[in-house]
Amino acid sequence: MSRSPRSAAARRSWGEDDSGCTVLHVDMDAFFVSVELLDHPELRGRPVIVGGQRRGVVAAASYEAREFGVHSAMPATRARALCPQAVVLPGRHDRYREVSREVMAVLAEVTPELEQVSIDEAFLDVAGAIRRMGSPTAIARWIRREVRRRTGVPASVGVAGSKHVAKLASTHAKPDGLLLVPLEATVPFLHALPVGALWGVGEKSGEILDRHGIETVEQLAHTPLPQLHRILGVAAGQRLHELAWGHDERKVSAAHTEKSVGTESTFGEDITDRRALERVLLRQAHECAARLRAGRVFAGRVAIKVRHADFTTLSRSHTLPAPTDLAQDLYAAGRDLLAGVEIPAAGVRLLGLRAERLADGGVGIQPALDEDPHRAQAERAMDGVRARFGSRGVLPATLLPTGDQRHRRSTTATNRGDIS
DNA sequence: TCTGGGGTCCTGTCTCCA
DNA sequence: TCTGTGGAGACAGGACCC
Repeated sequence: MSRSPRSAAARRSWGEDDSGCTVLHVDMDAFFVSVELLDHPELRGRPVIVGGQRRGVVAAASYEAREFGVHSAMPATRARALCPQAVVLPGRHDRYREVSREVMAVLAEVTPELEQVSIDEAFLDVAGAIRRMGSPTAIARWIRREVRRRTGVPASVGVAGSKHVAKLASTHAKPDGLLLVPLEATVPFLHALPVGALWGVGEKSGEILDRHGIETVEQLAHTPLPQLHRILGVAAGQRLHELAWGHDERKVSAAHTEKSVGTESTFGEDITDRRALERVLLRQAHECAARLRAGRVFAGRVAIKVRHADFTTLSRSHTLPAPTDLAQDLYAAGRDLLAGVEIPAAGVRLLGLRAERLADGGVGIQPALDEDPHRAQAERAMDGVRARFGSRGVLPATLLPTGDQRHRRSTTATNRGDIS
């Protein structure tokens, strides 16, 4: 679901020589919408938007909806104003994950050198598969055919000599296409793009570069490095300059270690009651702790994020005296951090909790001296109950809904199934 | 227009300590 | 004992990605 700007000039054949182009980037087209169309074929040809409930933003838009100017990350109200006739679906992430697993299973048949980047995209290094399956372009065609045949969703593939260029190639292959960027075409291809296409140039850096008259990758490539350092900082300036000349040494890596886990909630209405915020933190602490234990890792730091009604966002973090995978520890640290934050009269619209500095549970982890073994046992027992009965199978007493909340939740759940 | 959720990385500032 | 300095680590915030 790339949001990078595209260039019409880059959507052309750049040559047929795929020797040395062993990096493939597979990107599913409007993935959430494609999955919804599998289950709701009657919606084909109509503008469809996934996500964008109440305060939300658009998670995916069909190409018919995009013709009205709707795109992902757009506020829901804006999307509905642009395309009032669109079918808006709430999003079913379990279903998307299921189709994603099927797609990744197809890719895994090509090579174990497979790096899943997100739910709908992955890099492959096919150097080891060429003798068995043919040239990189032939492998890309096989992937597109097999993904479509076995899952029913379309995939675009970029073929290049590096991850960065392969990613840009798949973006320009959409929808439902394949684009090869031969090694000798790498620099001309990159230099045909707007600077915003580069990985790492978003809204802010795009504005800064624009103010300095740098609008294209080619202009950035010819900007003296010391000037880029001044404009963007040393690290970003260096990285973008290298990418602009096609230098990207990152390898496709199947191994991935998480550095943090967290969760955040935007409320339907802004909250002014500190006790209510603490209850949210407690639920989030249990969610994070369960994920830590599932991944067999311990957190060394806890951070909270508070967004005010006026969108002012602040964060607070605290290094724990000892690493933990227990909700009570995460909650205690989060609650202390929240205690140091003033709750504005207009209220808080978002609260988040994140467990950071994750370390392997096997080595060097000392339980806190005051750790209560019964507490740890109780939380691990909760994991077992959740595994059998779902995430709401067991909750701390303070999180049990009142009669009124139970009613509201069931009402919301019913509405969630509607198609508006 | 009015802005989700999960995550990573970088930078600037402050404090502590040698 | 006081002062200056530089490195390391903690923390806060921002930008970016999908």
